[in-house]
Amino acid sequence: MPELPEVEVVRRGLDQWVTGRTVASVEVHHPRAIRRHLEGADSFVQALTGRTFVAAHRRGKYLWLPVAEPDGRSTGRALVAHLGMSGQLLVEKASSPDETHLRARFTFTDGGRELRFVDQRTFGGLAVEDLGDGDSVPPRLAHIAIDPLDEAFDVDAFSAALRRRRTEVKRALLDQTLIGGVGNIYADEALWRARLHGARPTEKLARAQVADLLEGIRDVLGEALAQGGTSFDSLYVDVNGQSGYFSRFLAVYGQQDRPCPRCGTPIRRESFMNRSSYSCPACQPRPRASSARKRPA
DNA sequence: GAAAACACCTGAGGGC
DNA sequence: TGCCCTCAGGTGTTTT
Repeated sequence: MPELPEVEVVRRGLDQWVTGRTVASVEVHHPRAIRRHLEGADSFVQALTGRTFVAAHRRGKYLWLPVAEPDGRSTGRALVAHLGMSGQLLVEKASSPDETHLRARFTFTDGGRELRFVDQRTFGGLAVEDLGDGDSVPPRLAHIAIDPLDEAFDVDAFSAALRRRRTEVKRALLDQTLIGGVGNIYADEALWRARLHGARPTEKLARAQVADLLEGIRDVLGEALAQGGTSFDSLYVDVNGQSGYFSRFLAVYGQQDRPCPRCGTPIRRESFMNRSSYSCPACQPRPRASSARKRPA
């Protein structure tokens, strides 16, 4: 499942393989893949055909590729992409057989490798959107918080915002308006590193605990990025179809009943927001009922 | 306004 | 072999 490190790996691949190339043709194979492009498939195709991708940017788990006119003038628009749970942006030879879940294809005027959007579960999608003032972040992505690997990330503001919340700490980590790019896998890993249970109430976290948590987030994201991201199956790959290696280093996620790398206690799995949370019962004790957040009936 | 719940979606895997 | 159910989970919308 693509989270920040995986999306950043894809962004780097796009920057290497796609930036500077001019689109010759666009094919949309599944309408749901461009459901966020409200003007429809014809508009999507027209907005990109003959235009040149000039960069590859990322905020949180979103990617966007600004496009320019043939004479180099900015169109003020960008191809915005989100990989969802199973999306892949692949750079492949035209002779490569189509993937089963191929949703869109871009060919280029240089006749080189084409760009394909493949998505099994169709949670991801593509759209052409206006850029913000000064060709900055597309307005639809403006609510996504800067991620903790960004130099502009404001530690004090994050700490204050986290402690202002009235929710559980894991819910807060998954809130992309608070901190960008963290998903279920890295939230569990960061909480384990900070020795915090995900149900701990945010407003009762000590300043030092927030600092430990942020350090855990930064460390785990940075290490995952260095390993090329996490891969549990074939659903996450870079633009060349290669899987990451970070899954070999996961301490708790998907490790139910295996020993905690720190203390040896079997890792537990708990249901959380219709998905799974993994933690160490010894290193990350559940908060006492008196200090846990009261949940609505 | 904030927080929580829910819908969306497909394929793998397990049980029968 | 085939059917049914559960599970995976990020995001936008709806509900509380």
